Amino acid sequence: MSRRAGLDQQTVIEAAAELADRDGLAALTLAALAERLGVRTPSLYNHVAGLPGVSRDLALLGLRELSARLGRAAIGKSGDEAVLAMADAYRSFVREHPGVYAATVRSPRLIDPHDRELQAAEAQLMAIVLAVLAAYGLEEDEAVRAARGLRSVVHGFATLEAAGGFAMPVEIDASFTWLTRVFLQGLRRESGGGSG
Amino acid sequence: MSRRAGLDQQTVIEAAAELADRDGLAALTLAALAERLGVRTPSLYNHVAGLPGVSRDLALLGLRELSARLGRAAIGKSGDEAVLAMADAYRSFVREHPGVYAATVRSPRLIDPHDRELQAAEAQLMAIVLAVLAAYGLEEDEAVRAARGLRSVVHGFATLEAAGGFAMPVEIDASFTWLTRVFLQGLRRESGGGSG
DNA sequence: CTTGACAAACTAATGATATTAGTCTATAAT
DNA sequence: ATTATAGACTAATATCATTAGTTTGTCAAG
Repeated sequence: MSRRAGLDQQTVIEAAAELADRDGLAALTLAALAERLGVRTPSLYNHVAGLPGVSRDLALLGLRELSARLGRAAIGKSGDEAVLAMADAYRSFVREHPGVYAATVRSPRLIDPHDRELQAAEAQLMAIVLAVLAAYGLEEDEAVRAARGLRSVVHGFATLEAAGGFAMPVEIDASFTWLTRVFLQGLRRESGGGSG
Repeated sequence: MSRRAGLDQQTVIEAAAELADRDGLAALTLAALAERLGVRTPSLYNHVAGLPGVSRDLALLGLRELSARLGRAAIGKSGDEAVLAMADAYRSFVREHPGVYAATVRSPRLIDPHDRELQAAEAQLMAIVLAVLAAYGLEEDEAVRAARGLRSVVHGFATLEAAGGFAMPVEIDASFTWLTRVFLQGLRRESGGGSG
């Protein structure tokens, strides 16, 4: 199955994920990755398409893992409970895998908007969120708006947190829960009868 | 004041800002910057502390400009009107200056947590937001929570938008206004009598 | 068991980049 | 005019990504 030193794409990407999470995505280099894996830099090209390829593969890994976690978090729950659980799971993922998460947000779509696998992974993520929001009986446009809003809230909080943006160390968890609840209140109001 | 080819720190940073906004912060190199300014790369070291220095200076520039815009947007307004105007101004800044904004969020604080000027600029920004939120009569902890929440909402939406995260091109402006209003509703509810 | 094909490692080479050290010179102050 | 210096320069080094071409395990067929 594997020859020589037994290196394949998955092994390479997993090592890249660890480095990116530990040192930051910007600090991820093929040189560091190769050293970590005990090979010379050019050998990596047998498994990944250079540094951009690693970035793309990390994005795909991250989107899939995120989908899996959100799906798991929402199982057996509905309504506010499901949304809160998803929000927590999303934030946890960003905290545990800041480098991989950064790759999912970064430009790979802008570089190649026609990447099928990436598109599919994003659609999958969106589908999970919309499925949970379905409980609120929103119309289609409202649901899209709500999904964007929820993602903005959670993404915004988690990335500011990861960047060290909340200087005061007090009650960060409570701030997050509060914000998510505020969002849910607005959602309930909307489903009752939209206002502007 | 300026000798030779008339290059000073401000000129260098302004050129860096243009490049970062046009091509992305990640694509900003000293080589490109030097070419743009008509000098050799090492000459830049007379004005900035290498690439990390440029990044830091961009962050400072961005924080100050953001403060100025938010302050201007809120002048003569109060309550919801002021918050909505600030949110719009924040989002506009991210759209117009994605590279500079990215620098303000990025890790420079993590690299040097004791940078006085950066700290001061961040405090200034926070002060403006808290001043606008003062109209809601929140307690101190509530106000901090609200400021974090507002920033998360606006930052999250704006950065996802900048990253091309909203695939469907429909009514992005409306989505943003809706989300901001949802936040404000939650805020009003809180000031009436906190819930969890 | 031998052998041939191939995947996966390697070396070598190139070009871009950041950074430091040291030089040269136009300009500003004396 | 003279001189000190800021601000430009050249030269040199180190790191990195990437490509081209070579070598060598390993697997499978004979």
